[in-house]
Amino acid sequence: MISRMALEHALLVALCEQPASGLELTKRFSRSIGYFWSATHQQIYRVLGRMDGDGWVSVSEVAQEGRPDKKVYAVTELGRAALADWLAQPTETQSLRSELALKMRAATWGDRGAVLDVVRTNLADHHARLERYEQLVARDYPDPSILTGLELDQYLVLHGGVLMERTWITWLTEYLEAHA
Amino acid sequence: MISRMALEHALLVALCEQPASGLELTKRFSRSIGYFWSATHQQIYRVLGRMDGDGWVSVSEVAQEGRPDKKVYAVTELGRAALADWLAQPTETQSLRSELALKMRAATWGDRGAVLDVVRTNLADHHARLERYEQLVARDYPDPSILTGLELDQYLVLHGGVLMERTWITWLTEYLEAHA
DNA sequence: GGCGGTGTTGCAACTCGTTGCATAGGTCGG
DNA sequence: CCGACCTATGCAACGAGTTGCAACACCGCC
Repeated sequence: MISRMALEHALLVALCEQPASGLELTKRFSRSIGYFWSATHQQIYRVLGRMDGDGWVSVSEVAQEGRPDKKVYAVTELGRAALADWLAQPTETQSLRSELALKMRAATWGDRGAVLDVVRTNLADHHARLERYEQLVARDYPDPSILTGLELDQYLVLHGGVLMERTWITWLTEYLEAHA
Repeated sequence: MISRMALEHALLVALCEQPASGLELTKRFSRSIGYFWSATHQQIYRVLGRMDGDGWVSVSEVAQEGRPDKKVYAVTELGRAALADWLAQPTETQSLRSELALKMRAATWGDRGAVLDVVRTNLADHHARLERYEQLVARDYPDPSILTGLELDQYLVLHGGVLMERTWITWLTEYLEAHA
């Protein structure tokens, strides 16, 4: 088994960048890190519990004003070692696994107009994402050439998201034009 | 639930194009359809059994020379209806879910050289895939402008794979150059 | 005739992630 | 104070995919 249990590692990365509670992690996963790794709060809570059991993170209860207490998790030395170990292991190149591509290929066997509608909806979605990513780049990384270390990596990954969204837009637009 | 149980539908698509046995489907899924939807033979057999139970496919035992018998599956009218129904339903745009992107972002917390090696390995893999896809395009769809129907869809999806691989190559190359 | 290799099918256990629901503390408006 | 709503955490059941293993048939080789 080369690469399972990746959510653990995604959480380690997030907690290395900034210790947080389960809910804060959930919110962060629906933003920056979530752009290439999503997770629900239930899954996050479960995995945090397991990571605590494994000694990868330490927990501290934090009282808050006007809200319930929260548990803030921080990465331990053991967790950092696990992360470093995982980073050095190979990652298999995964295939696309795209339901939309499947539908595009299958359109002959159903209502093509309906499939085109599905494609249009997805295209609009990718346009929205691209715009969001580009705004983030403009706001947080106005001059990429000066970046180093963590910030550089964050920028490069975000930029990869931009490239991917542009490709989706190109692809889906071609499909729609071919069936116009 | 909008879009689960997609392997059923991937199999329906494959069987619409050509009836086949479990093993033939497995091979096909490691080729053309597998470029954007992968599955192991165990999963395929299990799902075929379920689809048979649901009346989506019919089975016929076929004797072979020099080999064990095989069960050839074909899509029934009920299966075609299920496929058409699924085609018309919306498909959520999924996020990337890329382990490699996670490692690129996390390189600060481990051995950067090791991460760069992982990236290089993946880059070589994407180069190989791109070459394979382009060979397929050149061999099977030398003149895309004349295609229609099923063949056009097949070409467009394969071409999308080409676009995706090129994007990965661009992305990973940028990452490596930024850390050169 | 036994032995290994390949084709073909399949079961069982496990992991991962989602969905639905539950609990408990707190704020705010009527 | 009651109800609606938000924050924060969590359980249980399920769906889906992977991994490991196994059974059986048929081939060719020694």
